[in-house]
Amino acid sequence: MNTLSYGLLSLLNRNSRTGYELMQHIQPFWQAKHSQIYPLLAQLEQKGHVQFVHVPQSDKPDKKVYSLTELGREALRQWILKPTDEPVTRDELMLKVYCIGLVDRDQARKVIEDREVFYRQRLLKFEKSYEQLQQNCEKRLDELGLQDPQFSHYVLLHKALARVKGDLAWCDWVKAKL
Amino acid sequence: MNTLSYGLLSLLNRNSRTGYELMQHIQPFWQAKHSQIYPLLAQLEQKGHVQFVHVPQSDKPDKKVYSLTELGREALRQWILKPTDEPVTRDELMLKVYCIGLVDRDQARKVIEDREVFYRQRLLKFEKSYEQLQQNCEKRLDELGLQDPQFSHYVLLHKALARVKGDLAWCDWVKAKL
DNA sequence: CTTTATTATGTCATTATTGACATATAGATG
DNA sequence: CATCTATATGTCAATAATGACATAATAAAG
Repeated sequence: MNTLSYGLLSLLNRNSRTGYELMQHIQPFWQAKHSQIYPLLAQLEQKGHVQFVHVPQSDKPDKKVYSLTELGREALRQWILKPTDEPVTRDELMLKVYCIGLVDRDQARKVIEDREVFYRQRLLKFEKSYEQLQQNCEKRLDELGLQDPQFSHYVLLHKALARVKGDLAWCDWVKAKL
Repeated sequence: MNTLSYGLLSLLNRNSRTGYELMQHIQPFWQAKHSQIYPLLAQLEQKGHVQFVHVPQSDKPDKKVYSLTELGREALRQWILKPTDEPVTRDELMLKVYCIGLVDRDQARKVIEDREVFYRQRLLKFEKSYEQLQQNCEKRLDELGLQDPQFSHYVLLHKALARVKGDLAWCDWVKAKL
């Protein structure tokens, strides 16, 4: 079973979700299209790691709400203890920087600024969900710790936020040099 | 032509290199195995974007040193001006965090610490090459700017270093909470 | 009134990427 | 003396991931 499949189980450990929701929530740490996720969910269902219930909706298309089974939870426990794969990053912008001297200053600056716009949108999105979460989680940390159902979400958002702030700082720094 | 192919051309714009060297130098921003890079270089050679010369070696296996052609350089100029793909990250550790509550504190801490070891090795590697580069580049920035052959390398290492420092800080922060 | 965006699911051909195999030399470790 | 690591190239089957297509309801924008 591949990493993304475990990732889907991992999200389902916190909440039951639809395939569509899983795709949205896994995004910051593992980008995948729905065309990859739906077949994997079908596989996981066949193996008995997840279950689903049809939820008819009148205003929107019907959905399938998936939840983790005990078998799936046991698979997760074993997965956590296995060695963790190294993180993969693939960033076209960085590859462009290697030859940025081929274009003039204004064009080079625009390449960086376009990415800055992207990072700023991400920052806004993360900041919104982070702030309430932070206050709640820090308060309850002493009592609940790892068992707090929001703890992992808080820890992950912290990472995503720090990452994107660092990326934006780099954009500023390099623009000043161009 | 795919992004990695342009990335290889981009590296070759700075220096002529072997496929093996390209694989090593592109690593921080685009992880790829030699089994992907060698076929792409063969394609690029057929299209006339790169050339190579055989360099016999007695102590090590013979190598092929690739260099960028004028056609390849022109392809790069057009590539830079096209919209840049969003960066892709795939991090198994983050997916594990979603269900870290399934194991006990010590096991959870070990998962983070293993990644910390990996980050620390990266930090050492980047720091070594960065420091001399920084002094040289900052001095020459006023005179040469983008045209400094080491400028892009400096800017990229700055990014890689900042990234890994942030990642290490997160490891510390989250370990204190576990 | 048409187009676009969001929610929601799915399939399938194509492309990208990996892992295993293969070969070869030198130096280090055990 | 055997094994491991690094350098250096290459092929190919298997897997992972994308992009295009398909369907369908609602709401908003032009």
